[in-house]
Amino acid sequence: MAVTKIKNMEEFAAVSGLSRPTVSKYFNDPNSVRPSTRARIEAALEEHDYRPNIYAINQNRRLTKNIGIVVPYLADPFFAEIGRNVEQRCLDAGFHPTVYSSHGDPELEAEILESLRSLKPTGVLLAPLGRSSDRAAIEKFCKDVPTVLFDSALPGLGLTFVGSDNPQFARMIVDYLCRSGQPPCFFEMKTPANPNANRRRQGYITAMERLGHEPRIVQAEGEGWQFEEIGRKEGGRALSAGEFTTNTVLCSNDRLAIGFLSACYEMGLRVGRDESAAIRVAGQDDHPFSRYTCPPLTTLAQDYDAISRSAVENLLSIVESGEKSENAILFEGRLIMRDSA
Amino acid sequence: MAVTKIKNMEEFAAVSGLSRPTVSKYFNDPNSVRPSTRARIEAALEEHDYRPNIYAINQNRRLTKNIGIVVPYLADPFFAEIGRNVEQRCLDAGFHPTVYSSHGDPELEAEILESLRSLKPTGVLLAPLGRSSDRAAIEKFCKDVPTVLFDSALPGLGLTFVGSDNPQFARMIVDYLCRSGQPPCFFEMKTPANPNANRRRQGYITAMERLGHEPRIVQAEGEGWQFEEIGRKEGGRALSAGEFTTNTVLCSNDRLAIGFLSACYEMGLRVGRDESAAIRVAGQDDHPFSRYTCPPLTTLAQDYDAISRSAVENLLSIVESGEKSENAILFEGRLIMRDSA
DNA sequence: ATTAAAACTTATCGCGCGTAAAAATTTTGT
DNA sequence: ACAAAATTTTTACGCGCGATAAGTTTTAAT
Repeated sequence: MAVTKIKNMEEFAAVSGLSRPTVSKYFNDPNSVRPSTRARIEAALEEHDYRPNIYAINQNRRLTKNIGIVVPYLADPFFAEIGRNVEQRCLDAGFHPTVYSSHGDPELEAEILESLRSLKPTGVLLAPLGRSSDRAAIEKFCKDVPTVLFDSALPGLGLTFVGSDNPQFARMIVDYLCRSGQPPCFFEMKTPANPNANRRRQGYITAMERLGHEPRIVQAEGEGWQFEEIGRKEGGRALSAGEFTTNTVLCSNDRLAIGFLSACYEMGLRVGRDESAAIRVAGQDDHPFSRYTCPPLTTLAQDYDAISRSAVENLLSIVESGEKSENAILFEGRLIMRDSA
Repeated sequence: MAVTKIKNMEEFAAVSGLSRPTVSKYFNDPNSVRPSTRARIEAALEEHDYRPNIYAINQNRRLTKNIGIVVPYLADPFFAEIGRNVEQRCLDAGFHPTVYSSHGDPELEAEILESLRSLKPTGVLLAPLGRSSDRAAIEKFCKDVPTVLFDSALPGLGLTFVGSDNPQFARMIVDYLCRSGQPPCFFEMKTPANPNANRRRQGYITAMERLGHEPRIVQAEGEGWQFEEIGRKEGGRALSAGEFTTNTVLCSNDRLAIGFLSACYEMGLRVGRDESAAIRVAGQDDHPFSRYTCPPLTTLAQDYDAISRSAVENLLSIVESGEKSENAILFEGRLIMRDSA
């Protein structure tokens, strides 16, 4: 700790016995200066805890080191987790990530992009709301700022997308369910929040037909991101109405499944894969809480790690090369067998 | 949309037929200019979508309009929810909030505060990690930046704290559990992540003694923020070892309870408050997922809304007046009766 | 030791805006 | 209509740092 407070880079350069441009170079890239001077700066840094003013920095740099990360709903542990993962990778790559949540609101999503613009980010990792997104606003933004989409694709905007191979998800878990018991009915939202749901439904239908079974789809009314509540309410209704024609239910995602399990409990239906159980329930995503449902949820795990790694790598590559193109990078899911199915 | 792109405030002032300082005044406070000129500016704003450069603004302003919000663990829906709530209130008050997560890591918490310093925030709302927090780092930061603590207190730093009246929580739910069945055992972590746990334990003991019951505390080994896993693993161990002396378990928080419910399920124990159930389980917090456990979790709800409102109000008041003092503002909990107890 | 390359210094400009003081203009009250 | 008050314009400076160019020193290579 120094007695004199360092106000700016000029003063800091003075106490470290160097010129300001050299110190400036160091902060932009520590390896761009001679090792001996780097050591001198870092020694001075220990003594005087100085940090360049981030506003002054970003005002002048052609390219900031900022990266914006936008997810549709941070209160969902799935997005909290993947957001954290992506954030960490950006930090490791020497960037300054900031995480934003659209809170399920298309207007807020557009507003975040607008205010992101003034941050002059090097790049943006965007998990769009999906169906309800303001495509025009997103398109306009992406023309100016290198952007990689993840989790949910927006075809036709010429953007790189990184996510899960949803049809493969459905194939895999339908195969498993048919192999181990009755073929599954599919439980989903009537107006799903994002397009992945459509691919999962289609994957389910294809997989069922390939195995010679009649697809059976049950749809839940309801809008928004309160998936558990929708799953509980509509699941209960569909159960009462006898809409499920087999004893096995594949939910479009884990949060819906969690709500559906709640509905089963309320109706006194024992869930599981053993003889005494009345119904089998499976989900998709491997939500952080799926391990702790009663019974623990059988599901198809998204490859969080691969998706976040690939999303960041692709963004940095686009930033460096300046070449963007519409291509989708998809990762397979992994079957997590627990007790619910 | 204009044909000419506005680059800076100078140009924008030109197209709106005003001088730059007047426009500058407008952006600092739209009411500081005459209504007629305000209208002119806002008309021009419609045409030319210009935004002041955020870096240039903050470089010169004595006080930014930034507010930092730091929570210990954003992947926990509880903190995601309260973070969102606080964020919205700051926005409504005309500030620019940014949410950060310490990810359960004291070093990261200190690092966030350090980097927050360079954002020159008007104020900071901090939910500290608690026990493991680097008190020295926090104290140093709070001397320079107006800060209000929430969720978890750090006594002795002269800061305003807004949170729950934890002893009251325990009293209330112990009363209910004793009234409706056997007195509860208390299940908690041996080395809890934050000091609220200690107050809840103490509240439990006091409440039990007041009713003439022998307190019974069962502690779970384990560190970190994987509460569900700790609750499941250690809960199962304690159940097997017969450490619970009554048929009722009050968990220190809902996440622990969710894990404990999972342990009960694994052991084939039916949880609930009716005759056929083997055990009753209750939590504290009213975690967003507690509604959807099987059975739904009886718990004591934190007053999210009151806490976040009060936290923001107090911060803004401190910012304006410049007077800070060590005082605690506590809110009572509300009993949420569901089926688990 | 000689020389070229690499690293550093000095000097200067500009980024976009806040801020302040003085002068010019408009609005308000009577 | 006229003075006082409120607002706006003009002018000017500074914030902290990036960027660049020209000159000087250090390092590495032959």
